[in-house]
Amino acid sequence: MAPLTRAKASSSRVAPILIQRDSDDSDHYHSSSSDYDDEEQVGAGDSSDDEDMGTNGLPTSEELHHEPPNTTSNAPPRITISLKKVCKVCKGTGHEAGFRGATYIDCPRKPCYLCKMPGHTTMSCPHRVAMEHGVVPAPRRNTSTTLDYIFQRQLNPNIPMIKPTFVIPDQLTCGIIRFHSRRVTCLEFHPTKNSVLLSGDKKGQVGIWDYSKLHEKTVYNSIHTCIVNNIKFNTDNDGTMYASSSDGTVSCTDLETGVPFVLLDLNPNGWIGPAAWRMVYGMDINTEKGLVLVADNFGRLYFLDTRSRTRAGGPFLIHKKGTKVVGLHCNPVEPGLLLSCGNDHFARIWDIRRLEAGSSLDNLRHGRVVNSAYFSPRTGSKILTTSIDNRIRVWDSIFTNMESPSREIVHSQDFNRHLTPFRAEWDPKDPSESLAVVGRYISENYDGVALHPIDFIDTTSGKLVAEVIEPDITTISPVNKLHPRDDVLATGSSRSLFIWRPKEDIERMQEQLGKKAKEFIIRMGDKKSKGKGSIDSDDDSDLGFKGKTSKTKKYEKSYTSGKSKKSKGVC
DNA sequence: ACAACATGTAGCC
DNA sequence: TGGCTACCCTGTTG
Repeated sequence: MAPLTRAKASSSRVAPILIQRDSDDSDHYHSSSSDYDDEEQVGAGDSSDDEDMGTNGLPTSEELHHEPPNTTSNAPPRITISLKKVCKVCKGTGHEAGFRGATYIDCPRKPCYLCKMPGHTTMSCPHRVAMEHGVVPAPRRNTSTTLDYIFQRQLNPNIPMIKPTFVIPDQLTCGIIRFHSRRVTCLEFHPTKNSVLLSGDKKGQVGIWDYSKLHEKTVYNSIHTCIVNNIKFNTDNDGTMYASSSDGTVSCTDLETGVPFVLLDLNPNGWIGPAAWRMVYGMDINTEKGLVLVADNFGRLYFLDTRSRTRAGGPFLIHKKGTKVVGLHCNPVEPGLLLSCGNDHFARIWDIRRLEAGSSLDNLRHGRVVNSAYFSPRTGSKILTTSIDNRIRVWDSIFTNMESPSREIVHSQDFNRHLTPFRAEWDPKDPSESLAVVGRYISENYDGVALHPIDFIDTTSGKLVAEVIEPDITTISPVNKLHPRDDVLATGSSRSLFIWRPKEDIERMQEQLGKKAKEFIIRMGDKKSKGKGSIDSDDDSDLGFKGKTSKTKKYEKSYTSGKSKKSKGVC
């Protein structure tokens, strides 16, 4: 690693400030001593004990000390300024956490930022060096009996025993930069119109975009007033979408008019303080029974009737009282089975025909908050969950003992107040129900650019199948959805939307359509064209991307010349 | 290149 | 239980 020097200490200060080399630096945290050798320490050799600087220590990067007046001479009181390296994570000195170039250096005093275990950092984490090692063996792993196998085959005759080759949409084909005015919070493909994507944002806006006709896009901003948590369709009527929001309402909106009908309002009396404000998070539709199932931030589940548009049941307490129910999912084969997950660190399975508090069929314990929990898309017999303890968990069969997951896959997906929570999503087209997509929080240094890939994970092995990146997308992509029929991936990253396809598809399209199939990007309301998270391209330009930064160019060379290469780490 | 800031909530006491 | 408050890889603007 080429050591990068820190920003230079100010050299314009006036006397009587002493500039001294700080010999304290040769402490135990000298893992990369050469990084700091040239650094000038400004200070008076204050003997404050660095080692005692715990997390409660208060030194800032510039410590001002007013020394007691010097009684033995007429010299003015000396002000000493200490510019020691202070770690922004633990406030200790002698080391610093943060980016050095495009590589992030962890605080060595904290547990690993990836796997959360002490004793090493992300850089040396075994789950990072080789992603196939990211699987934590669960106690019951590989303990299936022959009977289990037969049972499984009878119940799941559609699961082929030979795993198909995974199709990875890893090439960016189009996108809308800053389509939303706040970060994207959810995505949903239209159930019948193949190229129509719906998106919700933190502000409450709902976007409708036909990405086959790049400019065909609409934004409705009067459906909700804050975070759109979920968008769903009722397959009986694909002209109508349902949305749940942190404004406490569930809406049913005609896509043509954008006029919403409020199915549920949990705050009928308006704002009466933050403690009483109710929000709707989890939502799914039980087509068989004509129900919209929603859940709030107080642990309760509600049934709404899609025909009469009235409340048809609830509230039922399904998670710890007062905690947020983040997600709901109806089993695709047995719609009476409901999977919920929430902030009480549990995912729970319910029979909605026999619902009462505490009547869950199974309770799946997690290390921390569960962001999402989904039944597998075809047979509904597997479960995939995402938790902010940086683990994706897989239960291989809901018909066996659910006490512990079949696998825990270490994957970076921490909570961050500025980000939409990560959710690992099944590939609905994978007949083996193995492939999942999920954005990655921590970045990787790709030839000098810090990028956050979108990961494709084989949930049967924990192996990282692919990491999808685009040199110009430097923002984190927590929201990802795979198309139910096409080989298309939709991504929500910050305020932008992106569409990816497999390389082979793009080549085929280019052969058939020529120029028309070239990459194109729309930019919304952006005066400047350069900068983080933006893509340098003219609107709808035939030339697609152009005018890239030198960094990008450098990167692109190695990217297009073969498989994605990284300067650090192997995944 | 850098600083300021917006900002929700998880987990603790 | 309610009330605080820390908050490590943000993203945007100036």
